[in-house]
Order: sequence, then C-alpha cells, then structure tokens
Amino acid sequence: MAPRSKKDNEIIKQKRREQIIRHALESFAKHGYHRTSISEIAKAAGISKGLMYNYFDSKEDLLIGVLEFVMPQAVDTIFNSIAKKAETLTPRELMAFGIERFFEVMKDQADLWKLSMSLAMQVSDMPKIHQTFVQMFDMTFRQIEQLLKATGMPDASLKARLITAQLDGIALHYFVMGENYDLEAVKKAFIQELIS
Amino acid sequence: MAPRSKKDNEIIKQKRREQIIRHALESFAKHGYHRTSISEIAKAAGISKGLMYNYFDSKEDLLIGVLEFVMPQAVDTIFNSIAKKAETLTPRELMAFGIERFFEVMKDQADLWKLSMSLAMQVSDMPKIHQTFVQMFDMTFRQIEQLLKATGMPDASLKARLITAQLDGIALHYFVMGENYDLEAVKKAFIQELIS
Amino acid sequence: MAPRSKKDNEIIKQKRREQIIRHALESFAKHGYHRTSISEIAKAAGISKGLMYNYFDSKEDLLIGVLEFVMPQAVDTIFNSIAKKAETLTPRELMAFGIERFFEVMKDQADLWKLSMSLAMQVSDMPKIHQTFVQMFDMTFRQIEQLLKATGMPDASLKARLITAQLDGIALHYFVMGENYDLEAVKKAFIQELIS
Amino acid sequence: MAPRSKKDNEIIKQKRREQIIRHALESFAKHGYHRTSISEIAKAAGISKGLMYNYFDSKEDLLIGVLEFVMPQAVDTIFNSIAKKAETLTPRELMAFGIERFFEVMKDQADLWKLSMSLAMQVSDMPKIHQTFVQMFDMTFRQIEQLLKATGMPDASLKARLITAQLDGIALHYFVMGENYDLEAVKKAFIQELIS
DNA sequence: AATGAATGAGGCTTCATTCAT
DNA sequence: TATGAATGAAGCCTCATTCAT
Repeated sequence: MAPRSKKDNEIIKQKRREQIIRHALESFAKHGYHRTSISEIAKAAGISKGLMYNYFDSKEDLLIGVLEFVMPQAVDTIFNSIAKKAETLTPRELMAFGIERFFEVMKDQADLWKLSMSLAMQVSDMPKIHQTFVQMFDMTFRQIEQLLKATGMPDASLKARLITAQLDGIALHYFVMGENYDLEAVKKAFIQELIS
Repeated sequence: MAPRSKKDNEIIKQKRREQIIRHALESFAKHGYHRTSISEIAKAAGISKGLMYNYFDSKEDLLIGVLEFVMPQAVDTIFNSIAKKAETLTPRELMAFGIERFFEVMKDQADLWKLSMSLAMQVSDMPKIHQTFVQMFDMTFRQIEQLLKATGMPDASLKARLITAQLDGIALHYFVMGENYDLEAVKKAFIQELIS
Repeated sequence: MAPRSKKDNEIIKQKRREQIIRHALESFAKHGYHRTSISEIAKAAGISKGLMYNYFDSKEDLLIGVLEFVMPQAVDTIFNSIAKKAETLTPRELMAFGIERFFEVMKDQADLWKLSMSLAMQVSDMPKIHQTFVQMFDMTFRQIEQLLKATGMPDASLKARLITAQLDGIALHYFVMGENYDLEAVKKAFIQELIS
Repeated sequence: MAPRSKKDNEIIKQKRREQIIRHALESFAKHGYHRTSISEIAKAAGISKGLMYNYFDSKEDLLIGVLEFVMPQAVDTIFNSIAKKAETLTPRELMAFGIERFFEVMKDQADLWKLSMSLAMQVSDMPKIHQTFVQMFDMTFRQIEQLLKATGMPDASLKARLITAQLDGIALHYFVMGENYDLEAVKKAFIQELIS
C-alpha cells in the first residue's frame, strides 16, 4: 500500500504540533517553564516523550514554539477586535473599547500573561526567546501609537509607551495581588485619566 | 577556652545567615532561581553545602529568606532617601526627587528587580513568597499615596496605584528591551505628565 | 504495465543494497559506528528509515553488510593492481610496486581503514564480523606470501607475517599521529630495509 | 564532631578514583567505550551513578582518566623492567629482553591494549584523548630509540619507528586472529631478524 | 515496496538533600 | 558546628526499531 500522502502527513504534523503546544502552554503557564518537565507535557498531550523531539528540537525550542504560536494570537485578539470596530467608532471610543478588551484578555489569559512576564524577566541566556519578546513589545507599542495618532494626540510615540507601561504595570499588580487589588476601580481611574 | 555564650552564637548565626543570603541573592539575581544550585551558593558564601541546611530547610526556604531580607531594603532605599529630604523640599520637588531615585535604583539593581518580577509571576505554589510580594507592593502603594496626599492630590489612593503601575511598567519594558528602549525620553515624558 | 519480474526485483534490490552500504560506509568511516544513526544513513542514501529494515535486519547487520562488501574490495584494490603488472615486472619490482600501492591506498582510504581497525579490536561480541576480519587478514598474508615466494625468499610464510605487521603498524602510527609522523621517511626506510 | 580532616578526604578521594578507574577500565576493555554505560561502571564499582560525577566531569573525562592512569603504567611496565637490567646485560641482550617483556605484556593486558588501539582509531572528535595517544606513542618511540642507540645502530630514530610498527602490527594481528595466529613462531622470527 | 510517525528503553547528567565523621 | 562524600530521583535527550497506512 502506498504510504500516507505527503499532504496527509503535513496535516497530521501540524495538528500534533498544535496539540503539543496547547498542552505545553497549559503546563508552562500553570507551573512555570522550569518546573514543567517534558514528561509531563508528553503525558498531558497523550504522546510519548520521544515524539516530542520529532516536533521540537529541545525544551527551549518548544518554549519558543509556544510563545510564537500564542503571543501573536493574544495581541491580535485585542487589536483585531479593535480593527473591526474601526469604522463605526470615533477614535476616542475606539481607545476606550481597546482598553476594555485589554482588561478582558488580561483576566482571561492570566496564566499565559504571567508566564510571559516571568520569562521576559529571565531570558538573558535565551537569545531567541528574548528576540521574540522584544518584537512583541515593539509591535504593541506601534499598534497603540497608531490608535493615539488617530485621536490627534501629539507625541504619540512616547505617549504610547507610557500608556502601555501603565497597562502592563496594572496587569503586573493585579497578577501579584489578586483579590487584594481593586482592578475595577483602577481601570475606571485609568480610563478617566486617559480620556479627560 | 570558655564556650561561646548562647547569645554570641545567636549573633554569629544571624551574621552567617545574612552572609548566605547575600550570596544567594547575587546568584539568584544573576542566573535565576532554578539555574542556581545550592552548591554554587555555598561555594560563593565560603561554607559547605551541609552547613546551608543548618540555616535554611530547603532551597525554597532560602529563597524566602532572600526575599524577606532584600525586598524591604530595596523599597526602603528609595523611601528613606525621600524621607531625608522631606523637610527641605516642597511636596512636588519631593515627588520629582523620588522618581529620580526610582529610576536610579531600577538601573542599579536591575538583576534583583528582574528576579523579583519573575518570581512574582509564578508564586502560586509558594504561598509564603506570595505573601511577601503582596506586602511589598502594598507598602509601596501606601508610601506613594502619602507623597501624593502631601501635594494635595485628590483620589491619592487610586492615583498612587496608577503611578506605581506606570513606573513598574516602564521598568518591565526597560528590562525586556534594554538598548532598544529610550529610557531617558520615557522618563522625561513621565515626569512632565505627572507635574503638568 | 507488466509487473516487474522476480529477477528484475532481485537486481533492483541488490542495487539498493549497495547504495545503502556505500552511504553507510561513508558515515561509519567518517564518524564511527556508534556515532552514526540509522536516520543519517537513510537520509544520505535517499530512502526512508523503514525501508532500511527491508534490507538489513538491524544496525549491526548493516555493519556486517558493509564490511563484507567493502573489505574484499579494499584488499583486491591492492592485489589486482599488482596482478596486472605481474608479467612486466620482476618479482622485486613487483614488491616495490605493491608497497607503493599499499601506502597510496592507506592514505586514500584512511577513514575506512581506521574504522576497520577500530572494529577489529572490539568484535568479541560480534562473531560474524570477527570471522570477516580473520578471513581478510588471512587472505592478505597469503597474497604477500606468494609475492615473497616469487622472489625466492625462504620462510616466506613467516616473513609475510612480519612484513604485513610492519605495514599495518606503520598505518596505525600514521593514523594516530597524523602530521607528527614522517610517513615518507618511514616508507623509504621500510623499502630500503626490505630490498637490501 | 570535627569533620574528616582534609588529608583523610584526599585519601578517600584518591582511593575512590582508582576504584572507579579500575572498574571502568575493565568494562571499557571488555565491551568497548560506547557499549559501556556509566550505570554499569557505577554498579560494578559499587557506588551510585551520581557519585561518578564527583570524580569525573563526564564519561569522556572518565575515559581520559582511565587512559592517563593506565597507559603510562603499561608502558612503564616494560621499560622499567628493562631499566633494571640495564647494567647487567649488554645492549643486545637488553633488546631481546625488552621484546620478551613486550610480548608478555601484550598477552597479559590484551584487553587494555585492544581498547587503546580501538580508541586510537576513532579519536578524531576527542582531542584530549587524541593528545594522550600521541604522547604515548611518542614516548614509546623515544624509549626504543634509546635502546637502539645503545647498540650502536645508525638511524636509530627511523629504525625505532620501524620496529615499533612491527611490534604493534604483530599485536594487532594477534588480537584479531587469536588462536589462528602462531604468535610464538612470529616472535621467534622477529627476534632473529632483529639480532642477525 | 515504501513512508515516517510513533514508541520506549536507555543514556548521560544534575542537584537537592542526607549523613557519617 | 561543620564537612563534603554519597545518594537517588528526576531531567533532557537519542535512537534503534516497529507499524499503520
């Protein structure tokens, strides 16, 4: 019998990759990169340890795979939904909407976000991952900058950095303090300050 | 030779603890908690591995010790220097001074700061460490709040959270992006916005 | 389309075997038996890993295949070229010519030769391979013996062993010492001693 | 209680090292370097796997340790016994005696010798081990050269290489062919040729 | 005949922790 | 109090081999 067609194999491989990535993300996010073993991920994904290495060269490579798969998604989730509303809302309304989305995503994907922040602080010996982060931050800055420019704000570039910093800082505090942090009040204050 | 009194022993023990903590901090900060081995720290501290366990029950316990020792210090470094100037400067000048200090410390102690942020994001299985962080953030909020109140700012509590978030966010971005981040420009913009 | 006849298939199979063997030899010789993986060989030979197992039962079986294929060839390379000259040269000239050939082949096929020697020293758990080596050495002894007899040398059998040992020993030293070994000088001395 | 004195520890360490080396040598010699696992050696030596790494940085480092420990011994075994007789025997008698010793050692330490030869042929990616071999061969050449010079032989340097090659070649053949090789006859012929 | 995804055993190595001294 | 030899579990990774397709 003929072997599986190449196309079939491609599909299988792609699916497996995603399957592995999804479980890896879950474990990494829940317990941290270092505390998670390849074994765990393999078991969670229902495959053998060895097979992992058909898809990723090393644990670090897997981490890169996870980040590259998931981070653009997270960023896009916010900015796509903004883009969709772009024509029906004024720039100011768009900002407000975007911020709401930010807080939603932050809560929904807290684990991923925490993992990212944690990693971002310890990538000095993982250059490839470092690059991934730099790019992602840069992208975010630029997206926010665009939004601000549309509202006619001067110094949009710097302002974008300040705002992004504030948002990330709020996320940071929220992740650490959890219930002790009155996220709603902060959010409200943030929006008011921004719009006024 | 007379045996050392119990009190002497206590003092010696305390000193040794600090000595270990200092070296542990250095290694943790430089290479990360997981990448640092007990052996390394013991060697750096000039004692044997075995002796470590007279002072700390486990590696994690050592980490707690480090954080409890070092984090209040780091916060104090900033607020003490503010306190010293409290009488000679106006509240606004004090704010400006405090911010300058913040940025200095951030750069000087980048490694410690990164370590803290990184840990703060993955403490879910380490309740004691978690508590340490919550307290430290809380303390910071309150200190900033005091400063703001002195300038007559309304809503000082919320405002303190926003400002702290912004500062921490800037630190986060700076740590990730390094040379690609124009810290000076951001700092300037931050101060201007705050004071205007 | 008519199905390929059984004979055709045999031929194809034989060719493929050789193709695999050739690539296996190259890899084994270059990196050593243990450092070479089946994957590598399969890729080099342009076939799938699975297909390898239609031709060889195991990696060790492949090694046997390689040696059985290649060692008689290596020996023949020398003695055939001697045989061709047999009628035009005196026995002494023939010896000299053979020795030149030996050194040429030794340099050209250093990797194969090293592999063989290395394996020859650790075949105790591989009886089939061991046999292959014994036969090959034996054949070599006899060939040299013939050459010597033709020159009228007494005790040709023992003398053949001594000369072969010397040649193999020189090869051994040359392989180990590389640039630090003055092969040309040794060769010259060897020839002179032999002829004088 | 006081810890073991430093001297005690040194002694313990030295003993363990030798203990490990001895068992490693045995396993390496019997099954070859690659076929021998650290586990095996540890078990044979009656210690835990982990402890191996207190004494050797890696498997390769262990191999180096083995070779450096054992090879000078093997060489010395021959040349020391020669040195002892140096004053009571004529140079020629000394040569003959040395050759006898060589053949004895070759038979007694066949496994070590085989291991060495096998490794010597595949050290291209182990530079440190390669160096060890180069040095050892060099040393042997020079020792033989001295012996020859004492007999007034001209061209002692080249002659030493030829003789060593012959001896090593004989060893090679003997190791491969075993019972099929008439070592005694070859030895006799070798000596006769040398002395005549 | 042919593929390569999948397995699983085993290899090397690290390291927190213990314990005899 | 102090040492560091020793342990053992666990981690990452490789690879010969099998098997569904």
